[in-house]
Amino acid sequence: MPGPHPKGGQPTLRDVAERAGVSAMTVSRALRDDPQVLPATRERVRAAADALGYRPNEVARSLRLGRGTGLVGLVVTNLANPFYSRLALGVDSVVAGDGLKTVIGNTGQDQEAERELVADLVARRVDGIIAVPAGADQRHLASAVTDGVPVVLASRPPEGFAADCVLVDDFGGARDATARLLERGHRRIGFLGSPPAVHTGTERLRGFHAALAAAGLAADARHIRQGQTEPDQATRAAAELLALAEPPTALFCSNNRNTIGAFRAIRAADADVSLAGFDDFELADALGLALTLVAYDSDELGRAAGRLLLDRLRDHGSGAADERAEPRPPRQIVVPTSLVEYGG
Amino acid sequence: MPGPHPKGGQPTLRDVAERAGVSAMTVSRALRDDPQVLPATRERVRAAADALGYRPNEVARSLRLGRGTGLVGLVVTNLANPFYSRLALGVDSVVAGDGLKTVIGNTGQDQEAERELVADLVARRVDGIIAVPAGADQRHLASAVTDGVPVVLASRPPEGFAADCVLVDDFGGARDATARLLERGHRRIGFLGSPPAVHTGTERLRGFHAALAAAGLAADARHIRQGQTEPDQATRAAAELLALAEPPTALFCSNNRNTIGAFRAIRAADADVSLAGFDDFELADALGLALTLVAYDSDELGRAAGRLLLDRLRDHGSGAADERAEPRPPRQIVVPTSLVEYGG
DNA sequence: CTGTTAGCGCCTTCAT
DNA sequence: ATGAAGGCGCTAACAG
Repeated sequence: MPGPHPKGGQPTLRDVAERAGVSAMTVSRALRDDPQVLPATRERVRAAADALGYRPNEVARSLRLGRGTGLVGLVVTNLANPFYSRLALGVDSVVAGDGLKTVIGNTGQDQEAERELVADLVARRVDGIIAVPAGADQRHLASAVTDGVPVVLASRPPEGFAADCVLVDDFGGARDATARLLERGHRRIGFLGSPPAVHTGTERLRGFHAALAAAGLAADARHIRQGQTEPDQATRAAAELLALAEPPTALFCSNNRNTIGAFRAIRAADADVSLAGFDDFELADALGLALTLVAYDSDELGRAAGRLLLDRLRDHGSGAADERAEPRPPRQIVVPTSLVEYGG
Repeated sequence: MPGPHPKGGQPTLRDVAERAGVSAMTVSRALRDDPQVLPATRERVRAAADALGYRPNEVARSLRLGRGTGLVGLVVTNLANPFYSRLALGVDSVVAGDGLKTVIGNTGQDQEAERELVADLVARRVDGIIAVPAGADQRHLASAVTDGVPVVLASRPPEGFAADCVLVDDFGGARDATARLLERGHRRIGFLGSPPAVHTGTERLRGFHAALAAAGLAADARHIRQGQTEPDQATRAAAELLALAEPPTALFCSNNRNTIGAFRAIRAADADVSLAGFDDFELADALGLALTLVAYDSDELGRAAGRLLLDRLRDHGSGAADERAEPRPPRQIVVPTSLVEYGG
């Protein structure tokens, strides 16, 4: 048990130095295994540090070294959504390998909150930011880049500035799932999706349309409902579609929230309607309903984003701070999707 | 668009001061709305700061002020578990109100990783730590407290040191759910739970035993399986119980991972076995199986933990750093549970 | 009202 | 192999 320290705070380099009978500098060197320190001295210093329970103050370290805090900012809209918590886990698992910690900021879809959050992360000197921006306006992210903080986007491409990003094959996945419904003979297919402002939502809608077009069909505008972000909204929207005079015989949902909502509507109406959706989710196999889902590795999305960021950070570190080396061009990684069939 | 800054880094107080034709001190004051600054000066400073895109360096600020970084460390074992992501959200929603950010550390059940993480958070001078420790050894948390970093435990009580904590009524919830099964006439009830080292697991097992004892029954040791942390492990364990010569007619599971695993086993065996479990979860109502769940507000768990921490931080702030005021005694909050029945 | 001095804890540079 | 000086960016405390 380390004894109490002078001022009630944590012990500093100087406290250790005093106890070991050396200068602060020697302690600093010894603790970082500087080979120039005499082994005997190093041991004495180590002993003193242990006795005091000394840990270098990372805040002071960051300030002195001038190179960030070893923190990665992660900006998401809703951590309660498994998609985002998976993403967070993926990011953390990769960056932790380089001794970085993840600071999670939850914005709750609020644009202004997101702006504030990003500014704050920059002010806190995070080493980099991984973001899933809520809206179309990404100027706050652009200015983070200008300020020298690398940004990686996940699941949405950068708008109006250059940045690495990791995307899901939204278009292809939606197209394939829709095509699967068409193969089964469906001709009136409804669409339930997130608000049009969300990139993934519009891409998935495009994929939906593309599949119909490829089959020589056009979507019926009355069968398209966008704007649902929570299952109960989706349930209502789906119920409305099912109540139409000519209801769709199948539904495609652009994310797990909508799929779950639609499932409940179908179950409640006891309707004979096929269901497909983007995003796999736990217990999808146990619903007693045939279900076609677009699956992808959401951990991998986070891991890939983490790797892109780490690469950028390495560039930052090695290359001179000046404009000596060309910045490497932005990279874009697309995570593939696959169709999964769950039995009914 | 802010112009580029002298050294390629972000602009500092001095850059702003130069541009505004005042001293660094005046900038510092003006930007913090110190009333002593002449309005005209303040405006000039603000304009200069805006032009440069200046943001105070929070790292330097923290070092100078000596009072933490405005970060709260959150230590959990598995963010992918909805329970923990909810908790995280609850914590964040509360501490964000005080301008604090949440740093999430995921330990993946690894004790050593947890030790390292906590030490690192302390070294980073987080203002406080909220933890769901993985194991029984909590000395690393105790020493964080010794180092002056308040710790709040969530879902497990402190062992061997004093700290605030928020608990779920593990004992009562498990007892009530088990009692419900007994009311329905079950006499051979199996138990599936997490490893015995986990506090919640043992408390819930105690509740299970208590309900049996209250009915004048004793548990059959062969019907108790602890150690499953993931659904597929639980599925295997449940399948083994169902295959016994005298299988249980009902199962009680100590968390959502085990409940989901048991559900699959029951479904696969098409067995006539009643199921109850701790933790509510999405789609529990859609499984086509009667299900009794112990529900509680996991967001609230996080919010309560956040509030306890904020209270401590306020004490820290107001009270002198010395031993002038008695530290307030540790508080313990118990979040109530309720039984939810899902239809079959 | 504004400026100067000093130092938070650490590490780079230059002595010794 | 070790120590002394200086400063990262900011702000309390004390001038003026």
